[in-house]
Amino acid sequence: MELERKLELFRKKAKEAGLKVTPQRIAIYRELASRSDHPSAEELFESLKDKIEGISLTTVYRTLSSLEKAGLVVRVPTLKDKVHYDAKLEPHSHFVCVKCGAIYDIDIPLKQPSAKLSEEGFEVLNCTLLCYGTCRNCSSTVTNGQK
Amino acid sequence: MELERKLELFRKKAKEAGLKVTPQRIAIYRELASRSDHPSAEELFESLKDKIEGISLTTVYRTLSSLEKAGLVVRVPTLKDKVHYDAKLEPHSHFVCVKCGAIYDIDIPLKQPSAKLSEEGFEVLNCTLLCYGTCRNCSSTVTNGQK
DNA sequence: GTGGGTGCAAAGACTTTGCAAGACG
DNA sequence: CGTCTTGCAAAGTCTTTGCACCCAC
Repeated sequence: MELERKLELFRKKAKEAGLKVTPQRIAIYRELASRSDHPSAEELFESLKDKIEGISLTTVYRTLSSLEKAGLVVRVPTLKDKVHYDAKLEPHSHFVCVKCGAIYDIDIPLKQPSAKLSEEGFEVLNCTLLCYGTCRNCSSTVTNGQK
Repeated sequence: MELERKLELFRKKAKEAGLKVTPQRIAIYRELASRSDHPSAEELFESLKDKIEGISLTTVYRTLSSLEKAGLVVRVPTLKDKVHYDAKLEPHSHFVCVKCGAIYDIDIPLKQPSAKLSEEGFEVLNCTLLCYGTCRNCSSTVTNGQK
């Protein structure tokens, strides 16, 4: 889905959720939706502070929190102590590079293992696969001794 | 594998990694290995501070970090901004309760999707499935209006 | 013995909150 | 216009680090 269409939906769903559509929120969502590297609040802020005059880290944190509550963005599971976000809402899986930390989307259909879990009293809402390893970039530079 | 056997292996592997086997490290590893709820450093410290005289939160953090480097424990992927650990090294998957935050081990064999990723230059080391939903306890209390 | 480990306190990193001023609907 | 949002600063969490003392090897 192209970016402009995503932004249309964003405006619509945000209003439905009772959120005001401010320039800051548009900028934050646009940045998140146009990237596929699942940035943290800090990383989003770093990209935006030069483009958008007078945006603050606090607003990025608060916006991400609001959008998450409204179901417009989701958190990405990680091993680190920072929260990362994704504007892609369709169920999908991730490949995490153990060298550079980059997170890539992967599209692998999952046979949802709901049946077995349901028997045991667990209600499954969503499943995602996490794969760890070295990514394209890092694999190719291994022989150079780079880190 | 029973706990005492795990502790044997722990002593052996710790020494091989050049780590001294101190009472604190044994206590921390024993606590982690005997639980299946994937505690954070803080949670481990809370359990240990009454049992082990004079253990500090700093030591828990440092020990988990050392054991992770030595490959004796692993981090668990989560959505939160706290790091959780697991002494179970065999590949396995997790069910995360969105209500109470508990993490359960689940044993679902994964067809490793290495082939497709390898073609694209990714080297897969490990894969784990993450399922979200409501757990046994939380599902059963829903009708009571409890949170 | 000695090099690594420990505990305390302080610093650092990440995130949230209070408040006054400002903007969206 | 009223309410929600913003930015700043301060506070709150979670985690790491510096340093002196101590212990496993």
